[in-house]
Amino acid sequence: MTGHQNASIRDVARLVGVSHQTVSRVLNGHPGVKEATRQRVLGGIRELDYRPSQVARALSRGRSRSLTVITSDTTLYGRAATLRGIEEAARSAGYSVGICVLESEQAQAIQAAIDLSCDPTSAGVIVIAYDLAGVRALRAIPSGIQVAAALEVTDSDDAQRFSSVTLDDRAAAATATRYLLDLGHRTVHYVASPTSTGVSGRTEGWRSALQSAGTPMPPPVQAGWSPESGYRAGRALAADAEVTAVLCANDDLALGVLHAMHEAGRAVPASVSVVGFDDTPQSAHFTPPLTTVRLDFVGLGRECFTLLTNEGSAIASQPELIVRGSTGAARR
Amino acid sequence: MTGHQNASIRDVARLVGVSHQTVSRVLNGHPGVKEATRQRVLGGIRELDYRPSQVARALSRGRSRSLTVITSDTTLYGRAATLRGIEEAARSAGYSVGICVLESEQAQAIQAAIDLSCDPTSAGVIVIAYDLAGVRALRAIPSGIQVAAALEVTDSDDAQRFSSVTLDDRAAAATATRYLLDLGHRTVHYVASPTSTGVSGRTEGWRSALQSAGTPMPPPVQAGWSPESGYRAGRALAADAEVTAVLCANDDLALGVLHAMHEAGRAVPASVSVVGFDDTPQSAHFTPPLTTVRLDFVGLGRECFTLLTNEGSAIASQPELIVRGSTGAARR
DNA sequence: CTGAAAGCGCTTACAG
DNA sequence: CTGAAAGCGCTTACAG
Repeated sequence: MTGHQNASIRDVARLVGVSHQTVSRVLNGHPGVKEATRQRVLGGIRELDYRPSQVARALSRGRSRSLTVITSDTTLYGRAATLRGIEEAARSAGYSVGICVLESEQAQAIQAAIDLSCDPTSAGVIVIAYDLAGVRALRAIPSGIQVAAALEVTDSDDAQRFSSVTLDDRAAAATATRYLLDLGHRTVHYVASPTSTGVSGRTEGWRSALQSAGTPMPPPVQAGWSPESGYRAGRALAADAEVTAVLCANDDLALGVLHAMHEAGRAVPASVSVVGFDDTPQSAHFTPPLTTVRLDFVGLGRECFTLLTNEGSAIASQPELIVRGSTGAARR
Repeated sequence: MTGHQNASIRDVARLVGVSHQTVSRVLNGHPGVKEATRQRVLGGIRELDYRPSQVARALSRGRSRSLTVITSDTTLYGRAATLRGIEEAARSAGYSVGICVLESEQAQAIQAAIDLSCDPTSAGVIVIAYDLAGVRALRAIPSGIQVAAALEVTDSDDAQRFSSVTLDDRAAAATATRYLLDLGHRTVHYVASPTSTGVSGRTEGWRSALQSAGTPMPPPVQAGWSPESGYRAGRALAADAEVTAVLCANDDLALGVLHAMHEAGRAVPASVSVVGFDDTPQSAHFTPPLTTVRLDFVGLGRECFTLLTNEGSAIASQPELIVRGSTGAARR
């Protein structure tokens, strides 16, 4: 049959000669429907190409199987990978996922995102709060809405107030820093990305490793998220002959630093060692291949879903230092 | 007020002493509500922290302001950027966007995605069909569902059957190829990504430029989408001393090729020239910075939204060759 | 095992 | 300018 409008549950009921609630029952796999009538109903569904209205279902049940994730720029690797984990877990549990991106950290943009995302019948919202915009959105979620968050750092107030997960990158940053120190570098410079709440596990880890090694602590170089911004930071670092080891808050930043070093004639790793964070699919193919910290964003995303819905289960794996060609012994 | 469940339109009506339809009217900005009562209603909404149920609204209107985009792996730049364009356009028009990713190109995965995405009351679906999975999903959309697609190539059957947009990268590939030829290269090798339907604008453009130059046409090297797969292709190419110019179907592939060339001691561009496609934010910071074709995926995404809803307007800008350091004159 | 009733929270004509 | 009625397409008790 073709040419008809969207069929409803009543249409198939009429066609098959049962009541619409019987159709509802077979749709929902309720027990206690005679096999014969079940088959007839299934036939009617197929014949009319019936598809249930999720909207009607959600309204009558009072809760829908759909959630929305609030995040900024999904073009950045960490967010994209987290989103991917959420989506995978959601899809396999039969949830649909909405996405709403935060264009800026201004109150107005935050509010607009909230209004678009926080439907009272939604299964909830997951906010990826790796940056200030995300944290502000998280704090602005109206009460009564289920919420789970992926946070940058584990010991913030937000971690107390909301159900949340975080990648423990503090230890990983400390490990990476110590690794560099053990290679004979006098100290390690740090290129930081913007922080969500003033504290960052990566920065803390770097700082504490330096501290416990009794090593001079250079001021972190504040950067953004992009290769471009890493490049700018890298130019400053390249000009300083004292700099022999650089830890970067993500691989994109590291790429920019690599570029700047190369341009300035500072060989990597012969003259400077560079370490990143994330282990993007690209990083193994940088020149030279990047030593970096692998972060399980996909696992983290899955965890978020579990946290929100209590369905499925997942634990993100621990951060891990991946040693490649961009790090080496300090020159004598 | 706090502690209450989600307030409904009737709750605020009761509180303010009007009928629920009056509340509905102010919610929807209908004219013909006395300013005084409008203010009272607004007050009630604020007091109860009322948020409208989109689900109820969609059910009664018969159509919701939400669409879903079907795509594979959003971790790849082209898809992520297209999604971003769609989301931006949608958000500013007050639509919410769902996302459903295609895990594989098998019928079962396609069907699952369709079932999750094609709600009869949805505003429609946008499918990003740059690959086979996408094209199959597009073709499987049930009739009666509004659909728009981002396609790989403009002259396919799908382009006839569905409202769709495409980036005209054929001309750009031809331009890039000619550019390389003009630099004195005897021919240009091509590293291809998987094609959605057997034809690809990029491949065609490359081929036609070679043809009209009367130049020998090497077989394209079939690769995937990832840097890793570009690296494998690059190793083969690097081993062939005849190869002096390589065009790659995307920047990730080009990164892998750069890596392989570097490893094999083939200097870029002194010994081989390499060109990519996409102009990702990373490509300007490769070693050397990559000559590539800039593709306006974000604009394309916006166009998709316009096509689907007839709201907003957008035209993607033309592909453009961006010349950077990875290309140079052929050796003599 | 199956049907008649009521309701989910809105919107859309229709009256007044 | 505002209210009473009906309906969107489902599900959830409640009868039988």
